Parts: sequence; structure tokens; C-alpha cells
Amino acid sequence: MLSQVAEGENQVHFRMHQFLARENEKPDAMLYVQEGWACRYRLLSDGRRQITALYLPGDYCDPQWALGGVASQPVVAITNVRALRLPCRIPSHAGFDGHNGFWQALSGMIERQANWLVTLGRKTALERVAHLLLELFERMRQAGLAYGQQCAMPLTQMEIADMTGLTPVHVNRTLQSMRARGLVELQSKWLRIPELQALREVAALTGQDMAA
Amino acid sequence: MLSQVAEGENQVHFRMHQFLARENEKPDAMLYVQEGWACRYRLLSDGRRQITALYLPGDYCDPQWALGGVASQPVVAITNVRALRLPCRIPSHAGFDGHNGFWQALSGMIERQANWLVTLGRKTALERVAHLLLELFERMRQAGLAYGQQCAMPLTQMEIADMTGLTPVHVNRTLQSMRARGLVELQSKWLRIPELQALREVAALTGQDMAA
DNA sequence: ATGCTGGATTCACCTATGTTTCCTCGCAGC
DNA sequence: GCTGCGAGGAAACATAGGTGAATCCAGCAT
Repeated sequence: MLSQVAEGENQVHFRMHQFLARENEKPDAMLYVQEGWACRYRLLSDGRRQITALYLPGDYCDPQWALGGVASQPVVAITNVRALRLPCRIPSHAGFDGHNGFWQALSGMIERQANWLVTLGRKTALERVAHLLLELFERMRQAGLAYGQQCAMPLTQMEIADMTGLTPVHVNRTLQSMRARGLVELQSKWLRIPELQALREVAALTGQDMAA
Repeated sequence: MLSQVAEGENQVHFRMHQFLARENEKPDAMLYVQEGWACRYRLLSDGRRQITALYLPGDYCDPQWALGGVASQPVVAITNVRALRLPCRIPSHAGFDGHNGFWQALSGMIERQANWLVTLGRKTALERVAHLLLELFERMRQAGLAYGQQCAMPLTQMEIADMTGLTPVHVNRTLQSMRARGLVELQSKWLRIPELQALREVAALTGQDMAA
């Protein structure tokens, strides 16, 4: 996709909890995540936090930067991250990297965001957590990073809470109940989903939510 | 912006509760809303509904259609709607209508969507309703449709509920409390905000949320 | 081996919001 | 002027999820 030379020159690394972008900063480059996880979030003045996007390997961070303006939300590394810096401008018809991948990325991000509006506005704790784990697994699988029924899952329960709009305590309760029902196995940063279809039903998705 | 001839030929009308787009339909044109309100939403199998975008006069509906693919969510007219049909393709650098308005619209939609993730994930009923009324007023004002401290507000309490992720009953309670505190006046489809700043504080916005 | 530390887990209790039901009001149609 | 109807309003009660406070546990540094 990109030449080896360009890769070497433009590769950047971030350590866990380092910022990939800060609020109000004008980003000069997008980042193509090669390894590791990051997230965009917003913090309210009293400490409440909501994660508004997750960046996994293969994702552009952040597609909307190409639309101009400043980064309106901070982006922070969840794990150590390796990424490529890409020029940050509105791509022409042919597509950003010659593959139209950029448009798909932007469109995918908007779509996922809309799905999360539904989940945060209308779903129960169980459905929220199921949605999250399902989305993570599907995205990791599409990135070629799932091994059979399992994939890495580096999020803490606190981070799951900040994504699903719950408290860490309730995330824990919910995960226990999911384990008890055999819906997921989750331990030492690995996620296993014994029955994808069962979890899909629990997530109360509508069929439009995820390219199944 | 567009010639009168083109306007006449491409103008379309929708009546209240008519669909501007249906799920899984491939839209052949975007709509530039000239008059009236519409919304995009998703319905869960048990009837829960979440509105995921509002289209007010001056909005493109839906910007993401230009990115290709099918409309993943239905769009329905809240009031009678008058709109212009615009060709639906990825615009080139110069901007969709020669004004770069399209990119701003897309970027604005993504931004608003991210703000709603925060509100639906982390905010109280009072903050949610305040956010909504504030956003509506600001958008109507930017469209030149606010008169001093007031603007039209055609949403029913049911629609407010489906936007804020609350029940109609609780929306009602919340509005009563806001009226009692003098935060808003809301009657016969008109909204008046006596003190914008007071409402902004109640909405728990972060300063990034809305181009104030 | 020992102690530290940041998650994870559990428990008891609390409250914001949902649910159910009923009542009121304004207005369109007759 | 009645009547029907959909939106708004209100009260009593139910519950999902939040709070606060311990405790547990694994990994890591000493």
C-alpha cells in the first residue's frame, strides 16, 4: 500500500496513555494505525467521560481531520501504538491512498457512530456490552487479527464503561452475567465468543448495524 | 446558489410523516432542505426508537449518502418539507455547490453526532433536554430562522424523547421543571430561551460542543 | 519471599428514570 | 355546541443502574 521507504520515514510510536492528538490542535497528519488501540473521547467538567471512537489496527485516525478544522476531541493510546503519518487533506476522487480506503473509513466511522447513538440512547447494559464486544471482534476479524473465535481485548472494565455509558461496577456485573450464560469468555486481555449468533441476538442489533 | 430554473425543476415536497428515504434504498440524490424538519432514526425490533439526526432548513440530507452505499436508516418528515434534489456523488475539491458548503455540512454532522454520543452516554435528563433545545435554537438561528430569543419548535414530546433517549413521561417531567426554573418557555410549537447562558450551563457542554 | 499497586469483584443501599394508569385540554369534524 | 382524538400532564409505583465502601487478586518491583 505504501512504500517501505515511506513507511520507515513516517512511522510513529506512542506509548500507552500518550496522546495522539489533543483538543483544539490542528492536526497536520492523519494516522494509519498499524498496531495497538487508541480512542477518542470527551471529558465533562465533573469528570464524566465518554469514549466516542475506537481506533484499531487498520483504522485511520481520524478520518474527519481530512475535512478540515481542528481536532475537537483528544485521542489517547489505550495500548502502545505504532502508526503511519499520512498527509491530511481532502482526497480527490481517486481515493486517498489509491484504494478508496479513505472514503470507506469515513463512511464506516459515521455508520458506527450512528449505531452507538442507538445503543447509548435505547439499550440495556447487557445489550450495550454485547454490542461493544461484538463490534470489537468483528473489526479485529476484518483486520485479520482474530484467531478462530478469539481476539485480543486490551480494554479495562473502566474503559468499557466509558464506551458503553455505564459505571465500571455495572460493567463488571454485566460481564459476570454474560460469562455465567456462556455468552463470552474474557480473561487476561483475550476475548472468546463461543457463539457469535447468540451474542448478536443479545446485542439487539437490527441487521443494519454491522456488515455481518 | 442554484439557478431559479434548477430550483423549480428539482424541488420536491413531502408531507408530515412521509419518508424522504427508506432503509436499504440507494439514494439517487441528496436533498437540500429549504423548509420544514425531518429526522433519521433507527427502530429496534421491540419498538424502541432512537433518532440519530435532525434535518433543519439549510441542511443536506443526508451528507453521508455522497460517500456511497445505501441509506442505512430511514428518514421521515417531521413537518411538511420542501427540498431541492442535488446530484449525489463525492464532490471534488472545489466543494459540492461551489461553496465548500458540503464539506462543512458533513463535518458538522459528524461533530454533532459525537456530541450526542456524550449526551446519550453520560448526561442526565435535564442536561439532555437542555442540549437538544439549545442545539435546535442555535441551528435555527444560524439558518436565520430565529426571532430574537425564540424559534419554531415543531417536535412533539414523543419526538424529543426519541432524540434524547428518554421516555415521553420523563421528557414531560423534565420540561415542567425547566419551565418552573425559568430556563425555557415552550408552547404551541414555539421555543423561547430567556437566558441562553443559563441554559448552556445546564446542558453541561464543554465549550467544544457547539460553535457558540 | 514480600509488599505494592492497579484492576477486578462483591455487597448493601440509593435514586433517576421507566411503567402504568388516568385525567385534561385544544381542536377538527359534524 | 357536541364529540372524538391525539398530545400534554400528573400521580403511584417498579426497577435498572449508580454509589460508596470493602475485599480480593495478579503482576511487578524490591
